Amino acid sequence: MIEKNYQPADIESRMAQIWEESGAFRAGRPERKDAPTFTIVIPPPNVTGSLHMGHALNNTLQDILCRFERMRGKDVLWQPGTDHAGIATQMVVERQLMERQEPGRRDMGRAKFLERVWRWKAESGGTIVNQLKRLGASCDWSRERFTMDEGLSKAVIKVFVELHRQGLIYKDKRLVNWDPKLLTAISDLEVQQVEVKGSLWYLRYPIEGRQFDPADPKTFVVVATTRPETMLGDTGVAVHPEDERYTDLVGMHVILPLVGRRIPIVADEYSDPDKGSGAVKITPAHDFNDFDVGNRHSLPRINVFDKEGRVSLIENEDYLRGLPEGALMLAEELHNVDRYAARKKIVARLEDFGFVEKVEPNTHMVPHGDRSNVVIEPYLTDQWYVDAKTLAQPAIAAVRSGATTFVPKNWEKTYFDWMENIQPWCISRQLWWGHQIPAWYGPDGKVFVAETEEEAVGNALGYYVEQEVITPEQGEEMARDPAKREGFIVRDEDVLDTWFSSGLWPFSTLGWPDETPELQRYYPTSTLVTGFDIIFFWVARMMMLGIHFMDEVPFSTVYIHALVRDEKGAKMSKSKGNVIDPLHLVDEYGADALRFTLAAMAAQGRDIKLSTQRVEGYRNFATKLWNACRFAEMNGCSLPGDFDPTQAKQTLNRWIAHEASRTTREVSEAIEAYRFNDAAGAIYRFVWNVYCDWYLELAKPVLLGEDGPAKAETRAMIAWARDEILKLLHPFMPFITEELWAVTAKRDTLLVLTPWPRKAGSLSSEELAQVVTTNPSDALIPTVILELDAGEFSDPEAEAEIGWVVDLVTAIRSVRAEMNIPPATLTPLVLAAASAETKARAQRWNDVVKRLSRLSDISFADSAPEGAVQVLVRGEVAALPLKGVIDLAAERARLEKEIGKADGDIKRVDAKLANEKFVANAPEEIVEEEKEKREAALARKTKLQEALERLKKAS
RNA sequence: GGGCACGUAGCUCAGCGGGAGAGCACUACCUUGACAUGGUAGGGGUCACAGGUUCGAUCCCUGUCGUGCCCA
Repeated sequence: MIEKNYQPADIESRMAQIWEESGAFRAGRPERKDAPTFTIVIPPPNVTGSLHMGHALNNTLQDILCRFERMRGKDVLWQPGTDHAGIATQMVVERQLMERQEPGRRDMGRAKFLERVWRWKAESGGTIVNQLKRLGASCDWSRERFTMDEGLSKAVIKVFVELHRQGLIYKDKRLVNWDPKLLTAISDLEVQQVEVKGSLWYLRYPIEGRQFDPADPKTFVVVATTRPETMLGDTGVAVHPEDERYTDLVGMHVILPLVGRRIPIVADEYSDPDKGSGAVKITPAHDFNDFDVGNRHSLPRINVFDKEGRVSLIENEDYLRGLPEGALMLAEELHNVDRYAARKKIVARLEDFGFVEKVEPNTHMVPHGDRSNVVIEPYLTDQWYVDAKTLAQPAIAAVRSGATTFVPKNWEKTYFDWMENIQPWCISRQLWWGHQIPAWYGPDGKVFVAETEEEAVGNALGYYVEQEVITPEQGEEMARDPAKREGFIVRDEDVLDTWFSSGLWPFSTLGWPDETPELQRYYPTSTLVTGFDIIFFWVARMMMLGIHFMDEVPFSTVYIHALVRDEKGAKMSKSKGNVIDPLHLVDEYGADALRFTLAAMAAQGRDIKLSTQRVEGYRNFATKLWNACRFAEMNGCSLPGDFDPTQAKQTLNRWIAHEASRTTREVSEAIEAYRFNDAAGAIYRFVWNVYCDWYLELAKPVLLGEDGPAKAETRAMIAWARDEILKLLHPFMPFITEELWAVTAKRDTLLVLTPWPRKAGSLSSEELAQVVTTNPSDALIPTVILELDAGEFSDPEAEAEIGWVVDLVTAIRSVRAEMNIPPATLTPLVLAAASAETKARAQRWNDVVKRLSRLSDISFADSAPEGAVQVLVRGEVAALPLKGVIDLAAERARLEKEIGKADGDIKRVDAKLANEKFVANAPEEIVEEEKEKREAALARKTKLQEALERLKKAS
């Protein structure tokens, strides 16, 4: 017996275990070895992470696709795993060390620290995986991977070495985004532009050879800057070549205030005559644009900061070169001063000497590190780069040709825009946690890139012997004895950007570089499901690296879903405190309710504003389903093995088969098209508004009546439709459906492996029975089910008849409510001038209509009795003789209003039909439709007027 | 500054060439034998604004205003 109340928590913990033990989520189940594959690689969450709403949405959608395709008989691989998340994880462990007042990372050294991170990973890394399981994610957990696993690391090394060999990875000294807090370079994508209110300083740079006089503009050039402290590293002033104000000055020099350096005035189109003064100071070592200008005019680059963003001038040869002696005083004063403190000091000094013309408030974009949240410093260092431009070309072509498509399509534009303007990808990070770069340096700094240290040593020794740096004998000795070569070559300390390894995810998880059967079978994957925020970070890189190393796109479809926001539409963030924890919702309403909410709200192209009320509503939906199944059980509904819904005799039963079939089609087509909200809406409507509201209600009299073929058939059909519901709903609400599947009948298989509803009637009853009873764990699921489209059973006659019943009941209820007839009052119903068909129907549905409309009796007459309330049902009059009970004036008003409505309709249509152009131009069927509308409205009006006449007689 | 969305019921959102729908909220009634996490009925919208295309525009086009996001 099904319990009265549905308790998600009980079911969910139990069910997760049952699925796990059954191996239902395993890819490559033997009975599906000939089935088509369906593969999704999970966007690997950070090991440090815990489940947030974005994960919940992302994984719910993936799970819907996987469960759907699994039920359709495919060999599904949902590849799970986690990402080592370089900076994030290192920060977490460092913070932990600090909290526990243990020695910091640098104190304990690299090896010890890494050991600590691994230990931390072993203890806490499983959190998010467990949370995904609670959500019901049907990943093949036996195949879980981690980006720093041995196999995946091997792939990373191999990719690095090969790209290097191909010249697509190189080391370069150029400006990078330097994070002065985390002390590492980061990629462009990890930089967030933040609007900051600052100032624009107008500085006077004295022209060489003219006596500086603050009052005489001829003696200086004014440059505008938002970063006055970088003036220490200025090596030029740029003006626009067509800016006539400055034409005479080009080629001359200015003397850098305070510093005394002599720097040229150059003409360059970079400077914007309309901005500031039109002249701009050039600091090639601390600004990306200035770097380019410097290159064009061969200006020196002077780095004036250290790694932590402090001014560094003492022993700074680049800075001191060619400076007059007095300059050192300034250097001493500013040395080791933080860049912002230095700004104040410098501005104060400049003011003292009249070098500041004015200061304007200025709002501008300032780059910040997305992890550290400090201002990023463009910084001149050696880093490793990927030639993204070259790799991007085939990745662009693949989307252009349709080998990979984006859903919704408009994201392709975003992808193209970025890919076509892609910059070299800085992949080295000055961190410890990550894949250490497989590059070794010889004594003279020469780089040896190799897959292993042995190989690098071999190459290096060979090279240095050849260069006669060491003798062949020394070389051999060093090759033999590691102690002898200690320190001769040293490995690059840096690690790779996390996204470098996640970019390989679609094939590294399948065993690449080994030619594994999995790689053969599951690559390329089917669909990638992800948020738009990582199109650049991840999707683009997978496309580039996947195509380069596998010669095939990594996935054929990229489904981009929305962002989950709070109910006011704000982005959820810890600092705003508006984060809704999905696990709290799971605790309170159940995983199924949360999943269904997310699916129902996942309309393409719009963000999700999540409200708990909505979740509560879908929890209620689960309860509704639960009770419908309970009702079926209480009425002894079960499905005989040979039951064929298309052969049902009862109109009501044929009707629900018809509706179920339509719903199957709607749900299937919607999921196929990634219209999750439509799919959820279709099944929701079917369960609640069709199955519960009408089918079960209409079936009650039969169930309460005497045993017989009709009752037997109805019981079977209730069970059949219930099973169809459980199947259709399973991808959305896996827990409750699996539970109900188990408790409503004796089953041979779990719902998770049960075939998706097929076209009703397409299999013989023997075949149907066989499919139903086949145990997928040890037998073949007939491949035929893959060929079948979802339901095409249709019965318009049944639809018309049940439609009439529904309309009649609704009309009576409505008028009763309007006339304030208490529910306890049973009234008679008279069908006036009913057609033979109506009479027959009324007799067939006598019990039901009486019950649902609270009638005492149904009879027929040529015309409605005097003083009766009259309503139109499908063109015929249904009358409730309520003389004395009803308010005649109110009823008269009601009828007049109805007549007015009908009149309005007629007028509207008449106007249309009178328009010659409409009749001439509109499609024939539309004109026909309009004519029919007019007929119907006219008939309605006539009947209503008759009704009104009769009412008047009574009063 | 460039790009992409979005302005539809009180709220959250579907719809998209032929006089507009859902959920929640609201109002009234109902402890009717699955379900009060329920049932029945009801109110509520010049589909942001202005032009244009069309026989016909909430839907297509242009512009305006407003909101959000991405990139400089």
